[in-house]
Amino acid sequence: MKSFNEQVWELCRKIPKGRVATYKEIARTLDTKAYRSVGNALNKNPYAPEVPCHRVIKSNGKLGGFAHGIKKKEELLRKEKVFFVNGKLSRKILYFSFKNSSS
DNA sequence: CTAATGACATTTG
DNA sequence: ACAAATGCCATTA
Repeated sequence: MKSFNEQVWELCRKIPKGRVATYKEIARTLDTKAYRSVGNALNKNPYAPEVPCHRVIKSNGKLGGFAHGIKKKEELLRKEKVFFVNGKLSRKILYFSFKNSSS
């Protein structure tokens, strides 16, 4: 049984480029409501460049936070063709769904 | 085990 | 629509 954090990191790793997921969605995939802990896990994310934690944003469409600086997160997402307006996600961007990856 | 913290979410004002 | 307050869950001290 992996720790909650590891599960969060694995899910983030599944997020494709040009797509963004919400903390709530990740928590829901883990069958929990700990969106708080999800963000917490990403903050402690030891696999910073390995896991695209910058692709995880708030459910209300806002950026949320970032351990390396919220500004950096915005820049990274911009490179991924994910544009933000007034610190909010552009509506042209679709959220990513983890769905059932289990067999 | 108890208390405090946090990259959130939802409800009120 | 925005700002503040409250609730939530797991991690860490």
